[in-house]
Amino acid sequence: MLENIQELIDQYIDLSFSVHRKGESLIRDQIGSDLTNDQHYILRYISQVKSCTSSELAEEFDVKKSAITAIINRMWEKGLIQRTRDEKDRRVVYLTLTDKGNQLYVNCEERIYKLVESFIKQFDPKEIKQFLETYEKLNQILIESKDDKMEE
Amino acid sequence: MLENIQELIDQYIDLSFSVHRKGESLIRDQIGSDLTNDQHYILRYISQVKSCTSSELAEEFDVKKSAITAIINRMWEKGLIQRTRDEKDRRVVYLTLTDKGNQLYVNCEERIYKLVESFIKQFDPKEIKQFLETYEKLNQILIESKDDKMEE
DNA sequence: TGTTAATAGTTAATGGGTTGAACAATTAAA
DNA sequence: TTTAATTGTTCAACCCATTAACTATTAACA
Repeated sequence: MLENIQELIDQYIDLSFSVHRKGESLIRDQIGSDLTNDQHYILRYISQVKSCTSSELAEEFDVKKSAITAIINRMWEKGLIQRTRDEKDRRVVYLTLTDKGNQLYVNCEERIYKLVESFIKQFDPKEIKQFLETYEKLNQILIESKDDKMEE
Repeated sequence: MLENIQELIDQYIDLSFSVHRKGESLIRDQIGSDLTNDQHYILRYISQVKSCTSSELAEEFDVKKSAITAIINRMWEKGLIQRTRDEKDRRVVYLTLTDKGNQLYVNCEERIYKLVESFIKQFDPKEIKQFLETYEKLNQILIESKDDKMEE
């Protein structure tokens, strides 16, 4: 029984790495060459919330603000993102998608959606639903574990 | 019903990114500061197969050989990896762990094992087993999808 | 056998992501 | 009003990835 658990743990470590690598490279191919994965996730986030700040992105993606600045700069140079200073609190800068950014996002998302759909459809809906439930639970455990560490 | 599937797809895309980020940063903290995730995965791979080549690593990790050279160089500078030329075919270089490399690996693996164990133990063994089965199936789908793309 | 092709690995240039520390501008708190 | 804290940026230093050109070596084959 103990050996069984050890096997599961090893299997999980191997799988999580493999799935991540394979999935990421497939999505990279789908997106096309002009957008990195990180840039796409930021595009996705801003599209969902419409408007946000650098600090919010740093919090959401769990990186330092200077990392966000670098990514946003590159996307701004490509004309995908707009920066607007808050008139009341002139420290904050709101980030929104330009028309070009939004258009690119919709285009990418469509292709990714079809790709992921082709994967998901190979499963019994019940199985994938159970899978996602466990996945979500795991995500919560990771978040809590990270919060615990922060408090030390 | 169609909406249901769309929800699952969105949920999967969000979750896979979130779990990956959280998990990776937690493991990074566990490993300690002197080893990146990529370096750890290479340490892990070499430890398992005892001896391998750059080409094998490039194949396994799905990157170009020059990327491997760069990583191995850094690990070699830290005294973790040994390079040995094949006497018969003098083009190939065998990579093995030094004592220091092996010691570091065992140390890291122990801490990561405990961390992942603490996660896994929060699940019903049946649930985690079912989860890993689906995960493995997904991994196979990704691998096949990648192979199909290669043939084009 | 001797030329050509394939293979293993490296180097260099370029681009992208990350951190940490220092900094300016602005706002909040005392 | 002086002092904190906050928002975001810049810079130097790493790490990882790709492409292209290159060396060295081995395999193929005519």
